[in-house]
Amino acid sequence: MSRLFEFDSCVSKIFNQNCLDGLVALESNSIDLIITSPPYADQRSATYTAIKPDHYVEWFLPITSELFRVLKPTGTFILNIKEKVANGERHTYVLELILEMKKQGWLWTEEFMWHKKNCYPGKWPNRFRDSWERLLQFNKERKFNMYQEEVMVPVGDWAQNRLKNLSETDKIRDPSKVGSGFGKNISNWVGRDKAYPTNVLHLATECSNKSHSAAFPKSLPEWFIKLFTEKGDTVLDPFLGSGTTCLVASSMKRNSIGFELEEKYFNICVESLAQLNDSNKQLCLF
Amino acid sequence: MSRLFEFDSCVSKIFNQNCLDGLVALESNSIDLIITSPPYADQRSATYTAIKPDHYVEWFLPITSELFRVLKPTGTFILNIKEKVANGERHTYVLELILEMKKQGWLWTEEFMWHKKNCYPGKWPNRFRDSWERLLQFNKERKFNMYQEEVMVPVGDWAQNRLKNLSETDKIRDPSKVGSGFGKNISNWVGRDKAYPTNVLHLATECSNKSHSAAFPKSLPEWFIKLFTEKGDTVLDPFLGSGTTCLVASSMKRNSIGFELEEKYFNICVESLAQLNDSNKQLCLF
DNA sequence: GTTCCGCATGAATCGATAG
DNA sequence: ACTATCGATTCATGCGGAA
Repeated sequence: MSRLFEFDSCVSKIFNQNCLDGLVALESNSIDLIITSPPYADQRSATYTAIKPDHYVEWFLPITSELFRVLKPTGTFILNIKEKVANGERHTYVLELILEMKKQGWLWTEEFMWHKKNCYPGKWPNRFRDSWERLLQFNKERKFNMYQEEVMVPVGDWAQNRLKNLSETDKIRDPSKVGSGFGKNISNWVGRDKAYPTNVLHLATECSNKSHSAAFPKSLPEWFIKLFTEKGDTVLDPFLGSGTTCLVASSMKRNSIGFELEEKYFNICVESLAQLNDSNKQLCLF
Repeated sequence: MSRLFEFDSCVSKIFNQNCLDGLVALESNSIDLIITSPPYADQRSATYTAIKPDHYVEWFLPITSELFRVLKPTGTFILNIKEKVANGERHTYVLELILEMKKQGWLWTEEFMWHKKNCYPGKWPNRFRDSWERLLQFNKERKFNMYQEEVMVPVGDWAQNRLKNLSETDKIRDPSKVGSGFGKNISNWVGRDKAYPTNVLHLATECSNKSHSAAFPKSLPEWFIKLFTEKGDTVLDPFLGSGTTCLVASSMKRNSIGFELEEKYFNICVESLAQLNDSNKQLCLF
């Protein structure tokens, strides 16, 4: 079972299928960006078959191997994941996964941090609420496409506070006293209204009243799609869930491919993409 | 060469010595909190003998072994560390270190994230400014001392509006026993003004004039000393640097022990601790 | 149209109890 | 001893309907 949605200048193909089965049918070196949030170990057992932490790596590696094949040499793979606590400790399957993926040829280029402003509540005697997740960036080659200007942000509190009262030493070049090599000529930033972001994303999870809770908020795939693709490129999400990735990609005129095993979630994807098709003109203003 | 500083109700001992040599002289099970920021691989090569990333783990493991011995069973080890980017990739020595430390008997209890709020908005062709660091928590036993009430934070602004007018359902509602199990009993929140923090620390890096490059801001050891120790406990920093840990510990009436190999930095430690001794009364109001 | 305000929801974890 | 299930605990946000 699969569905094809044609929009003004892009298409979205979604498959109600195990992603491993579906991936083998994809052409090699055809994807510009893979972004996904796979089922975490032992989570979502109500809807998906729970994967035991001790078997997580061996379950996931065949999939990353196929993802490596289908990704373009200039493409990027963003993996949203966080290890669970087991027996009072953080489990090590994510660390092991990174080490094993490197053996497959992946470069572990970067680790972005997603700070979840509205994290899960709760209180325990030995730990606080977990308020961040990893966004691991992998690449096939050292040179990859990255459109940094597309995600510049308004200069925020940092600049406002820092630039308000410039000391005399700030206005002239200040050879870094700590020898970091990062020469800071603060006055260069006066008058600018845009700055490059950092590798920390501050986003809240969306808690809608609908039947499915999205793994990540729309702004998360949106940010990475802006950063790593151009219009007309192709985005892949092997664990589509409620379909956020394909929905956002279509809104941004990127082609997209998605796999979702559970029929219930697949149907939600179909609905939201169909709705986007209807209201194409409005949403493409995105 | 070593120095002993006696304060009103605590002492600080610092040694101008390789920490491995010094640690063997310490008593087993005598330390309540170890907090340190070791020399990063290949970093600070101007000041420390550079440790090559590929040899980082084998260099550090003998030290963590001694740290395991000297830590009390109820104690905690906080390790501030971040992997270096080498050849366009994040190096894996931190991941490997965690796995090897577990073999020594350490429990990897938690990974706090330090978000460095004021890092400069720079960039490289293929990455953004790195604005976070790992704060790895290790323990010897599943039960350890943790004084969570000491680090509570003000409740967010939402509470003022939310709790202003409680509806009847807010007061009466039974915690739901279905689904996630999270019943909300909003009336529990009336009158509360403090909440427990999360595992993300938003701290600015200190722009001090110190000539040492890897010093963390005072608020960082301060937070962990509050969280994991009581007055009269003993804090250890095997890589003292400019001495922040001992300085803060002394201000907070905790005993402290520190090692610093470089004479230049050791002298800075001596100076700042001597100054604290002079101005003891003011600073102990901390 | 906008703003305001009520409300459901969330990739959770621990400890005790039962099988 | 080892595993499975269950109750208790908790905070900040987006959404949607009302004003």
